[in-house]
Order: sequence, then C-alpha cells, then structure tokens
Amino acid sequence: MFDFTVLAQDSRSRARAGSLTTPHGDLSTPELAFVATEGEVKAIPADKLAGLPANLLIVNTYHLYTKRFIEKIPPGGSIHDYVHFQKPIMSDSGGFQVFSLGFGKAHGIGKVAPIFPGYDLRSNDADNPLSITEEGVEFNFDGRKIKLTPEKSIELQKKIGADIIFAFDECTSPLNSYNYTKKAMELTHRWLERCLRLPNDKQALFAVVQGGHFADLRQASARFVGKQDVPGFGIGGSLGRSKEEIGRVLDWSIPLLPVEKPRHLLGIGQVEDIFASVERGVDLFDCVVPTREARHKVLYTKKGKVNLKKIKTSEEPLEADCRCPACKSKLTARQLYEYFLKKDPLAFYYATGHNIVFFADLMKRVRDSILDHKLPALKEEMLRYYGG
RNA sequence: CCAGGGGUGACGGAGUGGCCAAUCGUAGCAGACUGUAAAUCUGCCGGGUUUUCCCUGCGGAGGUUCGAAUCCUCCCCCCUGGA
Repeated sequence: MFDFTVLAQDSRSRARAGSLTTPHGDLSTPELAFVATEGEVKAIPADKLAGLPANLLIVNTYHLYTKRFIEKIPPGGSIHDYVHFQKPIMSDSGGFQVFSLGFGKAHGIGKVAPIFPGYDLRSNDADNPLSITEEGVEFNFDGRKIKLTPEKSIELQKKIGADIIFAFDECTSPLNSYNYTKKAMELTHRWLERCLRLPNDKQALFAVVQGGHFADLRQASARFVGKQDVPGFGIGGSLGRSKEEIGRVLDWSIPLLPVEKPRHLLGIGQVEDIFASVERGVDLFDCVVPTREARHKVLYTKKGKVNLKKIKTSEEPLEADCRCPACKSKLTARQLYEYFLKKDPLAFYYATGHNIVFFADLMKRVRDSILDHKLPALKEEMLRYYGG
C-alpha cells in the first residue's frame, strides 16, 4: 500500500528521486507539502485548489481537533473531501504544537533560528506553559483543557483519514538543554511505541526522529526509530541555533535510517534549505513559507524573493512565463498591491497561488534534475538568487 | 446675518495650561517569517547625520502666563440649525 521506490540515486550526494504509493495516488519525491493546517490552504478557495499544481498537503491534528472540525468527518470519510483535494494528504500529530504553544510561545522562538534578531539564546528549560507528562500533553484552548496523548493523536488522525500520519512526539526548542532534549527524545520514543500498538493498515505512520541539535542524541534517536517497523520517518524537533545546523542534524540522522524508506524533514522548506536537505537524503518536506510569506507580500520568482512593496508601481506581471492565476491573467504588481491595500481576499489568493506554483515547479525541477543527474547545476542556478 | 460646533503632523483621529515633537490607527520606509498563536510581528516615521541636545510646530496674527495645541482678542476657512 505504501511502497516506496527509489528511482534514481545521485552519485555525488545522498539525493534520490523516488515514488511513494498511497491510497490517493503515487507521490513523486522529493516533494513539498503545502500547509492546510485547519483543513484549507489559507487564502485558496476550495474550488480553486484543484487548479493549482499542489501534489501534497499537510493538515494538523491539534487545530482540526480544537476547532471541532474532526467531528464533521463521518466514519469512513476523510479530510480529502473537505479540503477538496484528492491527492495525498498527510496529517501532523500535534507534536509541533507541544513546542509552538509551549516553549516556542514562551521563549518567542522558532524551531530553527531565533524569530527575533538578537534573541537571547541561552538555554532555558523553564517557563513551559504546557504540562507534559508521561501520559501526554495538556493544552488550554478557549478556556477548555485539551489533552493529546499518543493514543488520542492516532485516534484523531484515523478520523482525519490522511494518507500519511505522524507519531505523536515532543518537538523540542533550540533553547532546550542537552538533558532536557534527551528526556524529550526518550519520551518521544516511548510514545512511538504506544502509537505502534494501534493497528492501522490504511495509513502510513511515520515515526519521528528527535534529539535536537545534539549529535549523539540524533544518532541515538535515528537508530531507535530507524529499526521500527514503519513505512517512513519524520525528522523533527529543534534543528539548531543557526541555519547551518540543519545540515548537521541531517548528516547525523539520515545515514542511520534505512535507505529504502522515505524521510520527511518536518517544517523545513526555504529554497536553500530544500537543496541542502535533498542532498542529504530528504525525500519529503512541509513548510508554511510559500503560503505564509505570500500573505506577507513576499513573492518567489526565478530571480529570488521579491517583496511586493518593492515593485508596487510596476505595470508588469509578477513574473514572465509564470502559469499561476495572477500571472496568467496578466495581473500587474501594481494591481496586486492595490488588492493588498484594500485587504481584498484576492490579494492573498493571487500571491499564495503564485508561490504554490513556484514551489511546485521547483520541486518538479529538483526531481527531474536528480533523474537526469543534473542536480548540482540546478542547485547552482537557484542558489544564485537564494543564498540564505 | 444670527446661534452652535469645528480647524492637530501624508490621511483619519486623541489630547483641552506643564509629564507634548504631541496617544492611537492608516498609508510610507526598513526588516522578519521554516511540522501556521501568523491577512502576522519588529523598528523608523517634523528637521538637525548619534544624542539624556537643539530648532520648527497643533488655521493666521497678537496677547495672558514662569510655562499654551490647550486660556483671551481679532481675522480666515469648514460644518449644522435659524432667518
């Protein structure tokens, strides 16, 4: 049901092109999942999604649960019908919210680098607003107590009905100490074993590697997770205190995972990171960058990111020979900016659509370049404009 | 013409004797964003190249006061009601 085939292996790196079979069709890798946290790709009307080249989406268990969305899905149904997307969908377990609503929120930090420049990067294991116990995690939502456990997350993900689901994990913070990260990793491993006790032959359960930015922890986690009987792996948690550490984390983790199974790098997806990660053997990504930055007026083009504010007087389309809805209809940068000023939902739709096309095309080019053994050339071309 | 209410920085709109170069919002400028607390967030936004410093400044001109965007006088303009 979830066979993964490596179609081509790059000779100079760990990059490979593959194909993953799912109940909603085959997925060519490397591929990037666009984020549809609450059951919709933000700013994209449901009937417009099929017109965009997205091949994979990821939805979120915590958010679908708290917003009472899961209750609407009938037994035997799946999220595909609600997102109006009949291609593969994955669901995140809620493990990221253990971080983003916990240490991430308390410390104002993201999973890679500090969100705010100059942020105090000293270790901090205190101030977690969430209570994390052996059993699971308790959240406060809208005055309610929401509890997620490995069993609960899997139960909810079964109802959601995505093709690929993730084991419930504790995503750690870049500020967490070695000792904290180690304990969180061990807890994640125990939670994985609980997830694996729940039979599920309709969905691919990906186990998640933790261990933060610590070499021996990443290696220990990859060894432990890598020997489990799962169809694929997620690489999650803190990816260090600088961009460069992402690569190190992958170099520690991926060689210890079985080559014949797909690896998903959770949450990553800036252009330069995609190349660095694919070269290290990552097959799947998910990232809010294409959609969120679109809403923040950042447009991706073959010549780098462009902030719409910089080109707001231009009477040219966003990008020549782009097949996104905005460019195809010859919408000019000035017109798009006016939609933004008026807060017209069309602004977000057009910008998001443009970035989805860019990233979908980018991933296709990455795949093709691996099959053609031309990945270095593509990387060089793209990194001229996406230096990071 | 009479009565009443107003004129504040690009715009909207606070402030009604000192803590006011003047809250706040918008626009503008510069950044950020990586399993979406995010159509969000941060900084700047009268001038002097940094400033705990100086200058100009709340329709205009005078005045009262140690001190005025805030009080008084006259003038100009806007709105509402009445003739």
